[in-house]
Amino acid sequence: MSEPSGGKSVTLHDVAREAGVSLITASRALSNPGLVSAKTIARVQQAVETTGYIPNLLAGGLKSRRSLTVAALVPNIAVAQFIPTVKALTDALDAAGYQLILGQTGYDHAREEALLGTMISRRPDGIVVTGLVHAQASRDRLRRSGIPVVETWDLSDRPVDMAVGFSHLKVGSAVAGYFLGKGWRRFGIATGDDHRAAVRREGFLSTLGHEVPTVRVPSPSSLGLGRQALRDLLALDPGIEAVFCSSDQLAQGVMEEARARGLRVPQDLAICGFGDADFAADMAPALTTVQIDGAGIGRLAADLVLARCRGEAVSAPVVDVGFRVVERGST
Amino acid sequence: MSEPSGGKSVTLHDVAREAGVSLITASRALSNPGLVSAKTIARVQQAVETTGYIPNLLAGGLKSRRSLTVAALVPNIAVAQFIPTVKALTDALDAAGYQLILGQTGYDHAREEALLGTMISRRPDGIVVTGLVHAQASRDRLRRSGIPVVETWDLSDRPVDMAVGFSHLKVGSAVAGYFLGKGWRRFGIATGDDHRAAVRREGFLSTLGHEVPTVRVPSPSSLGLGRQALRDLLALDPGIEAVFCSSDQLAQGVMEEARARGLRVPQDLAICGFGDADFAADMAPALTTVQIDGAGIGRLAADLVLARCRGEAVSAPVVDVGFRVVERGST
DNA sequence: CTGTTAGCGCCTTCAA
DNA sequence: TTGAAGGCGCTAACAG
Repeated sequence: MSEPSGGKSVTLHDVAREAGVSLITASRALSNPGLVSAKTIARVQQAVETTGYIPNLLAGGLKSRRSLTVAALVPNIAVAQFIPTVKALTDALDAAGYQLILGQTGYDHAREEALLGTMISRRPDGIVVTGLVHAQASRDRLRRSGIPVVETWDLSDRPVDMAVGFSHLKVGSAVAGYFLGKGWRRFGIATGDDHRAAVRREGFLSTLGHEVPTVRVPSPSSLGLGRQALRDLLALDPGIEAVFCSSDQLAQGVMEEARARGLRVPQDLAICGFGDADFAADMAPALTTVQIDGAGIGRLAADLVLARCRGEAVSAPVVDVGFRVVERGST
Repeated sequence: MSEPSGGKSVTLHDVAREAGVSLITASRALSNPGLVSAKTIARVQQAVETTGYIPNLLAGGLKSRRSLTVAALVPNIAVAQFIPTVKALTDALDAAGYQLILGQTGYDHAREEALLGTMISRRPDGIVVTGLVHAQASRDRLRRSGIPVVETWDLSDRPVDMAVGFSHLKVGSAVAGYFLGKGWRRFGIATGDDHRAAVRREGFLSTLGHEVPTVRVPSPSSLGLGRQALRDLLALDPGIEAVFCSSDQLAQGVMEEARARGLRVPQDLAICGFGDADFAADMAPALTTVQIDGAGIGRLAADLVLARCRGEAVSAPVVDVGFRVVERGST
């Protein structure tokens, strides 16, 4: 308990000396015990205890070229949407001995490019990005780095490397189709200002065949922004029958504002969100929304990266996890 | 654009050769340009361009003993409470060239201890943990590692190293005092099953002087769990006048359930949350809650770690960021 | 301002 | 089963 705390930190060299074996034998006893006799292993482990040795993964990684880290880039960790993905990714990686290095791009290409450089300089064994990498320079750099890359929450014909996501265009189409099937004809859109939400809107409009009153709010969206969005939408068209929101947080705000104005949901105003957040099913009325398996995306991304790390061939580098319009009381 | 992608990766050695300077001069041109002539810097930068060099921070860190990483341990990234802290921490560190390595302890001491070992083996320049480190073995190990440590979201007389937080006991007391001041006498508590929420409950009870019907729900708490909690609380005591919730998510659920039962808030049931989530002020009625500056905690933690990294003496290693009971419509 | 010399702590390759 | 040598890519420390 009173180890030499002030001096230099304990290295494998100290452990080897304490155990009376060579450096490399100590190394093998810890990281490749199959090659070492049981007695020696015991001695080395004893030496680890008495010296308080903690291995230095940086040093090991320099030679072995495995850092046991994976970089994850999200636009903004405060966007609730991506939390289940980050959590599942972290959990799956941790179970395999890998840790996650987190970076935020702020929905900005220049920032993303700079951050990718920083991340590559840490030599992660994999890079998981939210959304597709659009800047060509970044795509080239990633490819040249040789690091396995998974683009998530979107799909592409030509991913940088691998992809796990779904079609935002189809999501928009599906919601429009669902609304039309219910007999509604006057719509509004409340949307965050990010690229993928814009694509969902495009899908919605293309199925509809015409423009729709739209209110844009900054990311991350919130209940308060949803309330404001409905106020603005009703100012644009007081006769709106149904609103498509780019997040469940916005949808919750729209519902709150509708309630405050004495509008009945769904009779006077129908609402559809996106994401199936943890609160969506328990609202009153429960929120109709587009369910995305965010945790599944994280797990799959981890699986792909880990498979590459083990040198396995990945048979399906692009995975469509799909989505589902979940009908509940708000429509 | 058609660099040697298959072969070995480009090292500083290649850059130096390309630029016609020695290895160390190339190194300095990039990381310490003040010591190198402008002409040489330009030549080296040109060589970086043509070779597509990306530095290897692991190798540099081995010698310089700075990994430019900080480890952050949270119980669970899905607990909304901590997101602003993680975000602010990430942003502040990024601005200083540091990246964050994320780990989840799952509110479990054994898991925390194992994770701390893993993190220390990555030689981060700082470790930020959520809550206090309780296991003595972990505390000892952290101290011996010599790595700057900041415990957050709580306070202690004897932190491992540094701390940024507030007193959960005082929070509970303050809410009880506030409730009593409003003239209410019959209370309920809806709480997550984590240690700090339990301490807030203790503070509440000690100011009150007697027990109170309590419903515990698993973490992370949610709107759905809040609805269930109110059902259970009213089963324990149908005459409850005010409920103290351990999170705003729970409080939102309690409010939703109250509304569903035709209880008026606050006339029939008053509600106080904890955390001042982004939706709290925009609910109808707006939610009375305990405001914590989560982003401020993250920024301060980053400041403390970075100060230590620069070798500066930290004059106030324990910072109480306090809290504020924000009165809104729900009480 | 630039270069030479030694490693950082560990792991891979070869030999015993 | 164990050991000795060498090097991963880079940077402190000292010279020039």
